[in-house]
Amino acid sequence: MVVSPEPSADYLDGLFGALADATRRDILARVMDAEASVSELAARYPMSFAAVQKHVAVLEQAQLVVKRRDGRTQRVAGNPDAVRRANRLLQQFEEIWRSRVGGLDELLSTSNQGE
Amino acid sequence: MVVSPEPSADYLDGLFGALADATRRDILARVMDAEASVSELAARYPMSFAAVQKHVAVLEQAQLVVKRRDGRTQRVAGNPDAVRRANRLLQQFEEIWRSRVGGLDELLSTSNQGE
DNA sequence: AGGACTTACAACCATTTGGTTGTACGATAG
DNA sequence: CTATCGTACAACCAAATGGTTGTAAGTCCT
Repeated sequence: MVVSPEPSADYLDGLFGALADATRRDILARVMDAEASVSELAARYPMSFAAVQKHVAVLEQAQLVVKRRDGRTQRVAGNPDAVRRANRLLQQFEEIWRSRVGGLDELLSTSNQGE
Repeated sequence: MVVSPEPSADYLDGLFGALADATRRDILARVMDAEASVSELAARYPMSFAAVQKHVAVLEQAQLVVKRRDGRTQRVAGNPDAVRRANRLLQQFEEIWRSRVGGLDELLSTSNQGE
């Protein structure tokens, strides 16, 4: 019996993959603090506009960030729910550690990789 | 003023990168529950021994896992501290969200990407 | 209408990643 | 001593990633 409906493996791949880049973590922190347009963000990093645009797209795909069109600009805002979801998965690893019951196999339909 | 000495960008890249793969998350969950040898782990996944070995190496590099030689086998054990560190970073993103002070720039020496 | 600004997206390139097979080597069992 | 088991590691390959430049299109201003 699975206690909570776990996010899919693909979703988690995207989530942690998105967090596995310093530029993207920085962008995420910025837009969690306050919305910003893509060009405002791009101005802060030593790379092309298109590169930053791609990073934002990765964050958006991972649902860590939401885009909202506002006239000719695109406002990027952080999505705390996705952060919380990532957090919860890590807490589950700690849970597993603390309980250490053995016979994990049923529980592991969770971070399932065999489907 | 930075509250806690933040892990380096490279370390975090490795940490989240290691978590961005379903097989590795599964391995991590297993060894958090109970130690296992590399070959015991390899037996559970539909891929070569060498592939699993590489996944374990990635987890080890990220310090999510520790290897300990025992005779001819190699015992792999989970490291809850690394999980906790990842957890803390995510909690900081939520902190940023909750406070939303603006003028984040100083705080962002943290997930720094420009060094 | 025309020009500047913001975004989107395609094409391309180098590097990394995730997998394979094959070889080698130390530790254990006969 | 020899065979086998568990591990390590190199070489190789295809696909994904992170970057680039260039082109096009929508929006705002005059």
